[in-house]
Amino acid sequence: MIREAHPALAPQRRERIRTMIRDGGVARVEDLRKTLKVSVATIRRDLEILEEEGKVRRVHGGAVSTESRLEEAVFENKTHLSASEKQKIAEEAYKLIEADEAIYLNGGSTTLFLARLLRDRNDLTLVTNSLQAAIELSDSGPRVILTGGELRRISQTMVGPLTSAVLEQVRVDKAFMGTMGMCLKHGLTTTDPNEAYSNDVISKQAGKVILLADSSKAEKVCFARFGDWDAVDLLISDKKLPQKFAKSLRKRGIKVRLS
Amino acid sequence: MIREAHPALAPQRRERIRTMIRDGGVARVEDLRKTLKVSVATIRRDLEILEEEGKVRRVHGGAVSTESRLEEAVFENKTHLSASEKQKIAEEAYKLIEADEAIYLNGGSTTLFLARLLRDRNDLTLVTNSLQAAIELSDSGPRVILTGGELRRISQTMVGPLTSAVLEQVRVDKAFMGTMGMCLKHGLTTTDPNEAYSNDVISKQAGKVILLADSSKAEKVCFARFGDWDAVDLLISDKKLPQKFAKSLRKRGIKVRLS
DNA sequence: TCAAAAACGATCAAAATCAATCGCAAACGA
DNA sequence: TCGTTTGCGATTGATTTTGATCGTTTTTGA
Repeated sequence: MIREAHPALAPQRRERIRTMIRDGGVARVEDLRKTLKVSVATIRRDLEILEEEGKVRRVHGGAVSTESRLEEAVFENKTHLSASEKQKIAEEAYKLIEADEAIYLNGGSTTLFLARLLRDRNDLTLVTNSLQAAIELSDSGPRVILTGGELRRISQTMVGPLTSAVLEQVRVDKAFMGTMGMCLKHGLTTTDPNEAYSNDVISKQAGKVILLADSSKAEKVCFARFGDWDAVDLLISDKKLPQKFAKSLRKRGIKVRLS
Repeated sequence: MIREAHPALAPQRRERIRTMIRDGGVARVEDLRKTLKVSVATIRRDLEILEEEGKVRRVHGGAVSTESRLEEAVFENKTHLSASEKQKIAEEAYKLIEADEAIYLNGGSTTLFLARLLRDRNDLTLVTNSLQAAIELSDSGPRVILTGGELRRISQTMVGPLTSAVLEQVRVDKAFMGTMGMCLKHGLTTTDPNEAYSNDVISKQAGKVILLADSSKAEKVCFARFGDWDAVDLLISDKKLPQKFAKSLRKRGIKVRLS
């Protein structure tokens, strides 16, 4: 299908680099290369242009945002380490998306990585309650449908009863769900009951529910429970996920994929 | 009916190219060729013409919309053009907002100025279909409720039938509405029917409808009509608004305030 | 401090895209 | 009917962009 038959136009690609750097504060050349599927030479040339325009500042290994005052230190930061795991999980999830599908993304950093991979896909329909995901795709990419509802600042998502007004009117082929905690005993949990409620509603409207959660989420329990393991078709996580955890899920009939 | 055997007329084809670029933000020559079933030479000639008319900007491999964020120079100019007038209109509108009220803002640059003034007001509830306004207030400020719906890229607003699902469940004290055109004879108009529809719905849910429009909008007519002058309680505009225009509105019982 | 590893910049060749030109065919007006 | 105009497609040489290579610089870790 339309997938990525042609590369993106250069200005599109540069804009994408710019927002990635602005949102994350920083980006490595190597990460940009993987995400954008072009050579490092091209990335460097783009960064050079963006630096001339004053939109980013280059540093050894990548570039940092000029708007935020995060400097080099971020490179060794823990959040960035788990970012590469999240990136891999997102890439694995991306492979599951077929042509012309309608998909759902909830809030969270892992799903945001997935959203970034959708920039060149104009055959898809994306439903989301994540403000960040919508911003990420506000220039180009799939048809974007926002759920509406009350803005929860801490997570930058739309939640609450108003959300269901929209959610109940759409059906999606696949729902990609991030979560704060996943526990064999206590199920899937997140911090906010409203957030949990939205997750619940969409789970019922989705053909398949695919959970995206890095290994740090295993056996964590938060306040508000949503959905249930029975509703989950597939979990995508990373290699550090305890064997025992994966095994137990598989026994319950849930597929587990480690990227 | 257009005869399929014959290709579209040249102006038709160019108009199609223009809307494709506007909607998608960008378009590559090859895609346009496939869609329109003409040679690349023709596409290039069309793009050349459209560029001369200032409707698109050509780049290697295709063209980008002059209104897209990829083309910042133009975008910036546009919002800064009558920025000071819009700022004053927004300040005037701000005075009307009382404590603990629920208000609505639609998309557009004037209402965005108003949104910026609300950063320190945490007593309010703001309902909006403007992605930009939500971003502006995503850190702090009033309780924000987004309408949801399909994201319209060109205006960065949420529109369409899904919007009304949320809108019908809320009531606001005051709706501050920007508009593309206001004409004594043809009423209030905007470019997109979906946008118009959303405006229509909220007008009915609002205690007062307050129109924010700088003088350049006077006697302009766009494609899609919404609301009606009868629904408007107050127009806030600038001093350059033709006397005749204001007088005629006052005669109809609409208050007019010039900042 | 020093050596290995990673990242960088310059350069070149391949691929994609572009501009200019030509010829053809349909539409038009005398 | 005939010459002119206009729009289109095809060809060809020029230009731009991109990816790969290689020597150099910077960073990392002992």
